[in-house]
Amino acid sequence: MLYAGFMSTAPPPLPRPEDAVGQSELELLQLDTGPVVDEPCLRADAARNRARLLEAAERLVAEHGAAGVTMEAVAAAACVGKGTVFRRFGDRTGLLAALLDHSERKFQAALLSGPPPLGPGAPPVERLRAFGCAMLRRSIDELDLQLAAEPSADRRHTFAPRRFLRGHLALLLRQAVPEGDSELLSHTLMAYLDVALLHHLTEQCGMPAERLREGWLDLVARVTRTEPPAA
Amino acid sequence: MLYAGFMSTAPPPLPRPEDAVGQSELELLQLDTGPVVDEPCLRADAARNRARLLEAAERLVAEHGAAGVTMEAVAAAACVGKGTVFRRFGDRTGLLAALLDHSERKFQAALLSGPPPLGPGAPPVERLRAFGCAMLRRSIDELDLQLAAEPSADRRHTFAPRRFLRGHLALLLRQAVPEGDSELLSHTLMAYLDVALLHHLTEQCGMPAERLREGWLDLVARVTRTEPPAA
DNA sequence: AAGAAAACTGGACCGCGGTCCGTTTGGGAT
DNA sequence: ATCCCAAACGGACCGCGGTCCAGTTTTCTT
Repeated sequence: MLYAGFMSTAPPPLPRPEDAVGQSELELLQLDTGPVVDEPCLRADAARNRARLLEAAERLVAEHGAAGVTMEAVAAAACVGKGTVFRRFGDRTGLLAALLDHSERKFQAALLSGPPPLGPGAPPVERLRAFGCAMLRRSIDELDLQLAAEPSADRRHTFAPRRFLRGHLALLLRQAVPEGDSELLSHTLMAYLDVALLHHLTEQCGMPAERLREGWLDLVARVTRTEPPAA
Repeated sequence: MLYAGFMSTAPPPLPRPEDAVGQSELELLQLDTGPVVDEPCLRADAARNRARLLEAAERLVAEHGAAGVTMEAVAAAACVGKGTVFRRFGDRTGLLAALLDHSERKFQAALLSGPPPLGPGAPPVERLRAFGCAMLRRSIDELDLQLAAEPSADRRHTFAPRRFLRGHLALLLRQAVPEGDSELLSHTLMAYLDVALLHHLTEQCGMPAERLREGWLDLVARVTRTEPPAA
């Protein structure tokens, strides 16, 4: 089984929404190549409708914000039946995730094969620092969409992109903190970068991004028991 | 204004759901006395209905789990109109929170005036350790209810009980880590105790509670830059 | 005791996420 | 060109959370 499914029940004739930004199970090996690559020959009409839907969704986001993206509205705007939207994207968060797919893919690529310190080549602690700063930047950029794309509480942690990022953190932590429980620590670090938390701190508390950045560097220093970089 | 409201719009004649497990704004001063104390004279029929509703909800939880607690079902089981449920509890999470209110209140009392190390009297680092262990125990006990009672992503961090607990952590951290950003660090520590995360780790990953406990002790040690207690 | 204001009630109503299933269509096989 | 069926379609349908408001009940005032 190549994909981790997003849906609770996946009846055979519904092979699974292809575009649910699935990740290969290889993600833990850092060989994840992303979802679309293996999207195996979508039927012509299906591909057409998929494009229509994404375009319509994008327009709706631009016009009414992420909250305005109702499944019905997207379907109507794309001149497509509601069932089609669900068949293609599984559920609302799947659709939103597909909208964020491009950015996600770029980010993953930067981690796996981009220039250091984000990509390989730099010492792990430095990569940890860079990771957080990049995540902060990206999340704050796309706050509303990211927030709306957050899956329900019980699926949040099995959500493929998140699993990938957390796995990456765990990898770096294994190198930087060999004596620690890198699984648990990776969850802790991920939580600092949680979209809902960022939203709360920036929008509701008015906290400046710079403070969040410093907080991250400090947290990494404490967790790895190193000294923070010179300010 | 004594209470932090839970609802987006609170028309004057709807004074606000009293039982939304509201917390006084004094919470940051550690003087929070909880919601029911000041519940100012509920009308006789309203009190009767409130009791009926809570009892019905409790029964439904016992019978069908937290997922079975639909607002309509509770209303029907209590022989009460749907509108009444919403007037009283604001929304679904308000109702669930009311169910957890007793436990919550007990926990807060233990923090404010219970015996050390959970209550005052022990050194801050020890209190931090005890706090996490107690939270872990409680959250794992009531996992399904706590999970269902989790508010939507954009309200999670303004949710009163959580604010109180986080404030408490921040207080301890200010003492234990005077040079750090105790606000941000408190968010980090709270995140480790997040119900959804705990659910994922215990139920979905099968992680034993003991490991979570050790993870907490280790995290506290790193964050406070102290040595973990002897195992 | 009576009347008026305030608080409460309940169920009709709405919108949205998600499912179902009868119908249509694309595209490989013959 | 024809046939065939898996794949895709689409919209009726469902359940639930949440709102609204006309009508009822309680409590306060005099």
